[in-house]
Amino acid sequence: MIDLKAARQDPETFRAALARRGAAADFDALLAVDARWRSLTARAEALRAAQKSASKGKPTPDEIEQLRGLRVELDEAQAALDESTQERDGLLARIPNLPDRTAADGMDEEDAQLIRTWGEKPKFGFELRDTTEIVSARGWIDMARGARLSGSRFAYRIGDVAMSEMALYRYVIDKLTSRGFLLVLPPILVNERAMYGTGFLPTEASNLYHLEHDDLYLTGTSEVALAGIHADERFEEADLPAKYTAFTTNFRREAGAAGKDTRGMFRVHQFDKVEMFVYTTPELSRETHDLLLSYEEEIAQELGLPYRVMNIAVGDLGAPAAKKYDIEAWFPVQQRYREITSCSNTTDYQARRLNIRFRRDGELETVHTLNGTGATARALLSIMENFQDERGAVAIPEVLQRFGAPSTIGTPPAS
RNA sequence: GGUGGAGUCGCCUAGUGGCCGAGGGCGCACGCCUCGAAAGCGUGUGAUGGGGCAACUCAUCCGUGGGUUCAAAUCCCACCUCCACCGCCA
Repeated sequence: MIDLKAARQDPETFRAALARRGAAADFDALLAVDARWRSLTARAEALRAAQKSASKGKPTPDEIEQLRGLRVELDEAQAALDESTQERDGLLARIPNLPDRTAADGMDEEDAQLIRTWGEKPKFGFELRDTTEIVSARGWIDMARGARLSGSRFAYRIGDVAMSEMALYRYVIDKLTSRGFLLVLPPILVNERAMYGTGFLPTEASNLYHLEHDDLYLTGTSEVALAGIHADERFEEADLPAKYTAFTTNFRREAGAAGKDTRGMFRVHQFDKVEMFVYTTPELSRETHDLLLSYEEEIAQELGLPYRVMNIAVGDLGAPAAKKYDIEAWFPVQQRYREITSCSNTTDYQARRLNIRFRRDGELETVHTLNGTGATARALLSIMENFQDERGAVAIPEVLQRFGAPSTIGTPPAS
């Protein structure tokens, strides 16, 4: 959530920043509700102070009668305050993070700003195969069986494909742990507070799988668990930055994506991911964001994938993000760049909600948190599209072979 | 799934309805003492929110959420976590 105290002191700055992402009206409503909340707070606290001083020691029966009257008044004031608090917190939960001044202007995907491109798009003298058509006895992607088992948007990855995917994850985990990231295998079922704390609730509720029976949510990213791992905790300044990487299976309902990316496993309800997550001081969060981006680029480069880096428009950001970079790899079958990784600076938005702070010179300050994709199967999909030959075989990058991937996926169809 | 016990200010602990507006010890900080230190002695010691330029001040916080009462760490209910035992499963 935003820093309400700071927002009261400098409402113009906050309003202008939030207006960039279309949240000015909610912000105005928040300020109005907050003013009312403060006056109700003053009233309730004054009554409580009166009651407290009057009920010191053992009161006489007469005094008890008076105290009963005071109690009624206090209950009324408290009820009004509670209602106002709920209204304020509801608004506060909906208001997104202040965008970074360098985040791109605009309201949607098309407004993303191109930062740079890397690599050459390959040229082919034959008809390209879709990733689901790259098949051999030793491995393939199977959407039809996935649908029979679980419905649409569920994939089986089999044999060489599965092995290559695991190699990708292991390769990225190795790289990150050698750069000081601590590997975590976290829970993927979490409570409501963890979802609110990371900003997926209330705004992303329709994209979450919710187990009503147990009131738990399936996480769509291990960002939730890696942010929650330090909820209500205090870092010492010397402990920062604290860098984590996690590997989990992730679940997304993809509500609102009907008809989008229906072919293959580009957009599925269940997918695996290596995640990066960093806790840092406010001064270091911008450069840490660039650092996460550099790791993502390094991975794309070592895989040999042509890509471009996009600065996502403020209106297209998730609520907690102040700024986000996407790396989009070239997908020659689709003839376009598609997101394979993404990293966000959520500044103090999640840390404020999750109450994660650090001690510096005896004072407590809110930490900044950042997250980024290490790798998902989307990188493998780009590999399968870019590195196929006319026989339908895919050359797997050498770097993945070092982690157990075969040298090729797919074999020429028996002719 | 069942039964019993526990959860208090960084740590340990006192606390059975108003003197708890939470006591003591340890730790920590500062001071005294000392050539210096230890010991000893003294003072202080959290978080959140409201008000105030500020010194400061008011409110809240005894696992969490409700309830009873003029008044709750204390009584009642539910839940969470930990420990022990029983059952079931692996």
